[in-house]
This record gives sequence, C-alpha cells and structure tokens, in this order.
Amino acid sequence: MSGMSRRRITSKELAKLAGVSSATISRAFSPDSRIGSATRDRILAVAREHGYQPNAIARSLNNQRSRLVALVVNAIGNPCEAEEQQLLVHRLQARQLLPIILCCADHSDRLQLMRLASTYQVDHVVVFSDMVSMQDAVDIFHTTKPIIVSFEPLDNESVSSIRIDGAEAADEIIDKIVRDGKKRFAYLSGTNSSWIDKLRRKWFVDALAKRGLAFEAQAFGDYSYDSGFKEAVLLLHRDKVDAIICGNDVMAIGARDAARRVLGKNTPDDIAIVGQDGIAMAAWDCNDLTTLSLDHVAFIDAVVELIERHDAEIEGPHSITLTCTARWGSTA
Amino acid sequence: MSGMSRRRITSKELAKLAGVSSATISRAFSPDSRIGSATRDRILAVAREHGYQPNAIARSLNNQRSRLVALVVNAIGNPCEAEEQQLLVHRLQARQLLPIILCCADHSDRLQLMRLASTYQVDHVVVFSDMVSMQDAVDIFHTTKPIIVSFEPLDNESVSSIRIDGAEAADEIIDKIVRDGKKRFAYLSGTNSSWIDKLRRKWFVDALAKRGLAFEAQAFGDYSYDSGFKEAVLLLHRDKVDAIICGNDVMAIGARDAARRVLGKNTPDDIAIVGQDGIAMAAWDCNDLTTLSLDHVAFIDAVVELIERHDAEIEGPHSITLTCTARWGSTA
DNA sequence: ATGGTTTGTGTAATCGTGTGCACAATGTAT
DNA sequence: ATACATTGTGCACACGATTACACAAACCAT
Repeated sequence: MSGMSRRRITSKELAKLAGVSSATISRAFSPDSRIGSATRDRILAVAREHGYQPNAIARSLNNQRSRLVALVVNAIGNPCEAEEQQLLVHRLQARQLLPIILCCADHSDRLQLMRLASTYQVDHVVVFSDMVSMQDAVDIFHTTKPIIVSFEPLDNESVSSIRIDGAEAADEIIDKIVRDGKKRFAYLSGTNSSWIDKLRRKWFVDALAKRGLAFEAQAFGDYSYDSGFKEAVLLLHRDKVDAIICGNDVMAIGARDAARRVLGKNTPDDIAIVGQDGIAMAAWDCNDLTTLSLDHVAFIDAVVELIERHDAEIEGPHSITLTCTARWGSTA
Repeated sequence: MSGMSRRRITSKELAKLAGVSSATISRAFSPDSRIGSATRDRILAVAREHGYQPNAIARSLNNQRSRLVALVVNAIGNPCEAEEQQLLVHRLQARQLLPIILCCADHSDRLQLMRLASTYQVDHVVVFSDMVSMQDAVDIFHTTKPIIVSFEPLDNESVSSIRIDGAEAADEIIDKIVRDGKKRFAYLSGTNSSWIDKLRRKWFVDALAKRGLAFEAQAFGDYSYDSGFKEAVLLLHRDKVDAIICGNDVMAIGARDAARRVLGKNTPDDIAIVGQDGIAMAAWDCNDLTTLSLDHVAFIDAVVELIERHDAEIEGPHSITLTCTARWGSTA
C-alpha cells in the first residue's frame, strides 16, 4: 500500500492533503469532539491511505498522560511471577496501556533504572519485585504521583497496596504435616531480607508456635531450582529435618529432587515438602506439589482494580487484601 | 528531600532557579556540548536539589529517537522464550533502552497491538513470537525503519534476521535413537502453521529421510505441558509410536509424564522423547531431557549485535546464523 | 426579521527539550 | 594594538500533537 515511504507522515501534512487544518485532523481522531461526520470520514480515509497514525509521543507531551505503565519485576523467566506478569500485561493491553518492563534481577543499579523509567512519565507503577524498597520507589516516582502496587503496606498517600494473607492456609498445612508425624521443620527462604519473605515465614512460624513448635533450621536460597536443591541437601543431611517449607514452588521442586536423588527419601512418607505461589508447574503430574497458593486471577484483578481507581482519580491510597489457600499435592 | 512536591519541575523553571536560560539547562545534561564546567556543576547541583530530570517524552519528540524497543513475544511465562527475554531485557537496560512488551498469546488483535506500539515511535522491534507474520510487522513498523529481528528470513531491506540451523544436531539425535532400535517416529508440533515450527520439523524430517524413514504420525499442541501430555497419550496409544520429537521442551516433559503415568512406559528404554529449546528446566534432575538446544547467550548476543548495527546506522539488512547442539539427557 | 443557540472549523498557544544561529567575552598570534 | 580563533550563553524555532477561543454559517424560536 504505502509501501516504500520512509518517514512517518505528520498531522500537518495530512491536513494539507485533506484540505483542512491540523486541528481538524486531531479532532477526527478524538472520539467525542465537535466535527462534521462527513469531514471525519474523509479524513480517516485519507489517513488510512497514507498510513497516518497520531504520534503518541507528541500526544503524551501535550496530554500529560503517557499511557505507559512501569512493571518492576525480579526476573522475567521466574515462574513465580511470570503467570501474574502474563495476566497483567494482557489486561493492560486490553486497556490500551503499554507496559515497560524493569527487570531488577541482575541489574546493578536498580534505582538508576527506575529513575530512567520515571523520565518517561509513566502513568502507573506496579512493583512485583521484592528487591526494591517501596520507599525508594515512592521517592523516585512521587513527582508523577502514580499508583504503586506492592505487597509492602507502606503508609504513604501515593501508594496503593495489595496485602495477602496466608495465615489460615499455612495453619491447615502445618496441621496436616504434624498429624502425619513430622517433627523437625525447616524454612527455606527466597531472599534474606525481603518484606514478602518475612511475611510468608511468619505465617508458618505462627502456625508452628500454636502447636508448641518452632523451626529447627533456616536456610537461604535465591528462589531458583538449584538453590532449592543445594540447600535441601544441607537441611536434610546436617540438620536432620523431616519437613521443609519453601519460599516458593521452584525451590520446593528442587528440594524434592534433592531428597529423592541424594538421600533416597520420598514424599510424603519420609519427608514433607511445601511450596508457595501455586504456579501451574506445581500441579504438573511430575511435581504434584503441596503449596500455599495465591489465586493469580484474583490478584491481577485487584491490581487492575487499583489502577482503574487511580485512572478515575479517586484520591488517597487504597488497599485490597487477598487470602491464600492450601493446594494439596502428594508432597505433604 | 523534595518530598511533597506534586508536579515534576520543568527545564524552564530550573533555569530561573539557576539564573540561566533553559538552553543552558539542556546543555548541562548533554555530555558533550559547549558549556562552562562551573555552570554545569552549579546546574547539576540545583537539579539534584529540586529532583529535576529531563523529560524523556519531550526529548524523544525533539530527537526523533525514543530509546524504546518493542519486544513482540508469544507469552511471558512461557519458559521457551523467558530465558531469552530475561537476557535481552538485561542487555537493553544496560544500554539505556527501555523494552515495551507486546504479548501476543491471548490478545485478539495482534496487529492493532503492534500499531499501538508503533505510534510510540519505538527505535527497534524484536520479534520473538511466531504468531505474527514478518510481513505484517514490516507493514506496521516500516515508517520508522526499525530493525526487526526474527527467525523468519524475510527478504526486506528493513529486516535483519537471525537464522538458526539445527540440521546437524537433529541428525545426531535421530542417529542415536535409531541405533537404540526405535522404529516409529512422531512429531508433536507447537503451532500448526508457524515458520519456526516448519523449520524445526524439517531438520528431523531430513534426518529421518536420510535413513529411509519418515514420521508415522503428526500431532499439534500449543507449546504447553498439558497439550504435550494429551497429544502424547494419543500418539502412544492410537499410533503406537516409540519415539516422539516435540516442538519444545515443555511439551516434551508433558509427553514424558504421559508415557510414564498413563501407559507405564519409561524413557529411554520403551520410548524416546526429545525436546527443543534447551531451557534450564530441561536439565533439572526430575526432567533430564534430551533436547535440541540453542545457546541462549549467543542468541541474545546476536540480537544485540544487530541492534547495535542498526543504531550505528549501518545500512541494509543483516543476518546472523546460529547452530544448535544436541544436549543429552536420559529420555533418548 | 431578529436574537439566540448549535455546529464546524481555523488560529494560535501549549506541552518540555534540543539546537542552529548570533553575539559577547576571552584567549592567542602577529 | 589588531585580527582571528575559541568559548560560553541566550534567543527563537522545531518536534507533532491537543485544545481554549474566536468566528462564520446554519438552524430555531418567537
């Protein structure tokens, strides 16, 4: 069609071609603005013919509204977050919002990365990563007053947060494991000092305390299969535990493999293993993991709900609480 | 620090504060431009104090250079691509380029999505997805003449592509399986009509043909564990095959589980199963998959190389070819 | 027929930066 | 001391859209 044209055509040029002013071009592309329907049709026809589309960068500058959303994530491949990411991106796209990915995993200077994104005047910020502090995010993005969604309930007017509660589900799971006769518990953390990790651990600490128990051992991995495998070997061999609560599902799978291959112990008879997240892979036949699961769809619904409130300029911070459930497999 | 200020400060305002013109502000932030070093230092100090950062949207409009990169992917969670995505995002961020994710998986109108992204004047486009035709991508993005990277070698001056060659590795794998005495082969496709799927299948078709063999059966999945599981049951039960070549690793894992659980057949003795991609999960102890693997780092190096050539405005399409290798596990 | 409302379009300012050009100030060579 | 190159800064315009305002034309009611 327009095949070879090198440069993108501009509003003013199209105006000349259609015999109108550039203001009228703009109106033709704004759904509800005073313009003759005949004129609009003619303009849209000429526009299609020449492949014209309004320049979103220029529009953003004028509008003070970029329709860009920054997604701060740990890593892209990480299955723990991937399902949520996928869902959210889909929902954003349906609302004509474009996600910019900020990947913290192996980026040396996360703050600089966030500052870079903030210069693009993103309308919203969603923080999935537990590697950035909310306070830093607020300091960097406060100027544009975007929504910032996170697990961490920071008391700040520009932060809306999603809180998750897994206390009850953790209690159910511990109950089952204790009734199965397990006695020595270990907790395998994802990251040492993250807010989400502390929260999750607390659910299980409380559930154990209620029965006069406590964790006999504590290990730190990095949410990866390999770290789950390696730490589990130590926990089982050195600390002689018979139940491992893992910070996420992937580490739990690693731990299960370690138990089976290195020590010849099987779940759930010799040892109990519990994951967290409820990723799809956990339910695969080869894994069949018992896990403290979060409803991903409900979670993303909540995020989108918060974003919509922010779009509607409903003032103040908002907060939504979600409840986790126990998903039973054959590992505990 | 600047704590409460609601609106982002502008270049002109900062100019007033520093007692210079806004042009000088701009120069203070451009590494090599004629400006007194004393003036620059003073401006940068005042800027930091007031939390000023140049507005990237305005700069992009002026520069005709957005530093945005569109990543067209099938899905985010999909492990097949996730590792590449992660690597690429990391490399882009190191070059101060921001990735915009376009997720095709469940988006009804992929073309409209790409058109939306194109209005943001992205500097480059990287197509990982096999769900969009390169011709469509070119039609939509040609105006900004970005680089378009893909497996599909389209003959177009604005497309640079990465070609992958797995013929030799496929030959090695088939050789091993045939020597193991397997006779009835099936191919389990990811998507019916994608370019990449046809390419991969051809490697194995040729390797079989060389030995006077051909696929006895052909099935179509959707790259997911579940589809691998389901289709494998049919292939094994109905078609009595004893070797399944899968379009990716995830389906191969599903197929392996199906063989074991539904039909009680084990790899590699009863049946051979081969994956493709070489994702990290394939090497996990519980999977230990034989797979036709692509070196992810080399692949992303090639993508970045092409992007750099495009940045340097080296004319014409470029092409880089990568060779796959066989990675041996216990499934074939 | 006249005053008032509605409709459609153009003019011009605006969004926040980058940069060519002009010009003053300073430095350098004869 | 004069001519010339260099450095530092401001002015003004461009980038490509949106939109308040003005105004002409058309329509309507009395």
